[in-house]
Amino acid sequence: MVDESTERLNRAFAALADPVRRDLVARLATADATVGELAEPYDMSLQAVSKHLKVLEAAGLVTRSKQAQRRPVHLDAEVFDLMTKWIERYRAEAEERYRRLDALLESTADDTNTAQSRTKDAS
Amino acid sequence: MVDESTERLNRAFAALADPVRRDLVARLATADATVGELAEPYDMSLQAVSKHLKVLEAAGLVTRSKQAQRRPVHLDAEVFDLMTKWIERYRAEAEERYRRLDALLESTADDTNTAQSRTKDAS
DNA sequence: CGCTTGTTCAACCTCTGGGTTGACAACGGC
DNA sequence: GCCGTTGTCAACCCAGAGGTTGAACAAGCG
Repeated sequence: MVDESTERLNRAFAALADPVRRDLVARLATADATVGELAEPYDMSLQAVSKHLKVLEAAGLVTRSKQAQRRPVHLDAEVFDLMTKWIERYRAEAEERYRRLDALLESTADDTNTAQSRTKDAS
Repeated sequence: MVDESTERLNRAFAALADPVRRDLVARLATADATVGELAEPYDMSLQAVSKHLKVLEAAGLVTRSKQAQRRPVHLDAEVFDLMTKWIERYRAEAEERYRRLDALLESTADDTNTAQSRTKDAS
């Protein structure tokens, strides 16, 4: 058992690692579209695009309803929350560290070299 | 020329698609560490971890300074901004669409079927 | 009923990703 | 000056991703 949300994050990040799929998401943010419509701008077979959509679907980023023989694709933004939460958590932690480091440096070097907190060279 | 920030996003998302690398990032958020320290908890060769770090470094998520024979690894959270910006942009777009669709449905079905905005079947 | 349209399924190919092992490079300690 | 520690480089292996083509399937339309 590898933790459910870990798996979801794996799929979500992997899905968005491909520029074609990010582009698909970008276009779907504006409007739902059929596979054919989505495939049109790319120099790529329809089947390839269909595969990309399957990846996005498996990642939970997209849902494909079935109306007549068309299968309009719809962006489902919910997974985005999971990703931003993950990122924000560790970004916050890292920044908190910086903050503390700054404080430490200032208190250590308080009377010698007051300014210059966390510049590129902390040597 | 494929757009510089596209490349960076490719690498960033791909880097975080691997659970081991996300774990490395998570641990580095708390404190810098050497390769050996980082590798210890995993059932995996040191070289494999070194490779993972190289990927993270290429993605700009991590920097490896070289002090003596140790190479302490440091998390560089800057790229996170690029990712969250990308995600937030399209999440916002998608949600804006929902909002407008809701409004449309309400105004269309105002006297026939007032409630029920954006349920699964919009047929 | 049979054709056309829209999409998926299946088989296949190639290249990359993640892992291994073995050799070697850079230091610090004694 | 040599040795142990720390980490990288190089070659290799295997599984899976991303692409192709060709066939099949489902639903409207004549």
